[in-house]
Amino acid sequence: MTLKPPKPTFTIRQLNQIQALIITDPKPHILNPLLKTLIQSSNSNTQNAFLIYNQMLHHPLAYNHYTFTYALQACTLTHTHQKGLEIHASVIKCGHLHDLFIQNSLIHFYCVTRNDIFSAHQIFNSIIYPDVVSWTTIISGLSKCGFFREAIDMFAAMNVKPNCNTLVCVISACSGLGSLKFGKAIHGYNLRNFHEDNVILENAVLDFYVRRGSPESARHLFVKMPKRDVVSWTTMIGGYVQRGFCEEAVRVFQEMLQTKETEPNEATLVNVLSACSSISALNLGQSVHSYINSRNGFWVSNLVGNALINMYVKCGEMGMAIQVFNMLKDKDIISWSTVTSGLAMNGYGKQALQLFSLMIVNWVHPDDITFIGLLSACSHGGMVDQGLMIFKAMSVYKIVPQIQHYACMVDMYGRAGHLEEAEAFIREMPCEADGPVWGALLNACRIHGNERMFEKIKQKLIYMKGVSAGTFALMSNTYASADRWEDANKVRNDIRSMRLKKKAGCSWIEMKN
DNA sequence: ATAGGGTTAG
Repeated sequence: MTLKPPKPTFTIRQLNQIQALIITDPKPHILNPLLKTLIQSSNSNTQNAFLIYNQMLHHPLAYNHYTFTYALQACTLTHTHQKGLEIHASVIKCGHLHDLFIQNSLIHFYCVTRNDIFSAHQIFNSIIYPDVVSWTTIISGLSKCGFFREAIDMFAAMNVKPNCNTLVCVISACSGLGSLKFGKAIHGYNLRNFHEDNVILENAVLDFYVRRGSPESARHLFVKMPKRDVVSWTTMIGGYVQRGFCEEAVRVFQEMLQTKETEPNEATLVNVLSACSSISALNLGQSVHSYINSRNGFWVSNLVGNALINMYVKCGEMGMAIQVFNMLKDKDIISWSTVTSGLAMNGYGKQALQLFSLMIVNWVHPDDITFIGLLSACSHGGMVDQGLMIFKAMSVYKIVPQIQHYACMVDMYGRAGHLEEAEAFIREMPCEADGPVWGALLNACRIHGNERMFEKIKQKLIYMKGVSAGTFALMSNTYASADRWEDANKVRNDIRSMRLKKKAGCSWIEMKN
């Protein structure tokens, strides 16, 4: 990655000096900035920051209301939920809960560490005169938690003048909601009320148009932006990928390299690699890989490394995928799972299971998606016994099988020709079978020429509730069987986005209570 | 000396 500026480090001696100050010369206006520097220096200093904070709290002269905002910032930056709750309690105990800066810090803390919009909202409601930061923070929190509509409603309810930051949050809520009407209204508001260039706000607007508007409107905005930075370019590329304009995304990336306006960063590379994966463009993917290698001092993070692995997997180049995998210093669960399912997809079922053993030996804990890869390895490799064993092993890792796992099992039985077992498996499932599950069985009927069962299930599906989701999934499976991975992935993405929407809707009811 | 903002993998 691009070289980051060196962050200040603290020696043990300096830490001791701060600790001595707390006792000998407890002045908050000296100690607080030291605490701030410690927090903002690096994540590895967080424990030291909390140590200093604890000691300051034990000396009534050493801290004041500023101290809590710094401590809360440390929790937010490092996602330290428990410590934040403790700080919240201390704030109450010390009688500082009505400090607006602390309240705003708390709103942000609850949104970021646990997506706890409920607690955040409680704090917000306790503020008598919320300022523009309070409003912006709660709007941002709602939007980040998927309550796009509520974020926009909050914006409409504001009784103080919004600023650029507020607009950034609400326009990103419009992107999330997919409301062209609201988004354009916010864009118009922006043009009428803010005249100075703010590249962050421009990028948020750009993101809205590239994801929700026409590609031309996004392109138009992009071209006439007074200032473009790496995020502007990445937004274009990422947005085009999401919309399925993968060739266009790669073109923008090449344009970025040619114009040399800014250097791509990690996010840019992840997005362009994702474009290459979607269209199985091996040559383009390799050229991105070469570009990465050509950047001296570029440290290949897991994010980029995994994106590379995924690209090679989707292009069927398992050799290269494994080569990148071996290069990664700290392989994470995604690295392992990507290669595992890659092996499965490319017909190396046995090797996928071997890799799983290696993963366990390396103390990497499998998750639900790992098991989807493993089960599909068994189903494509005709390894029914192993598949059953893997399925049972899920409980060892405390993973409750989801509908996708059941679909894999049905697919496994079905492909192996055990149609009766597959049907029995569906009957004994603890949850209702959905489209992909029936689709797997239908597919099996087709492979093994069991027309009687095929017709029976087809009739059943027609009368099923939620046919649209089922039909989608069925299409996904049919595509997959015809080796049209591209279309299958696309349909699967549609399902994924449908599911996300549904989730947000459910939570909204919870919040009202 | 305190709070909020845009792009990131299976």
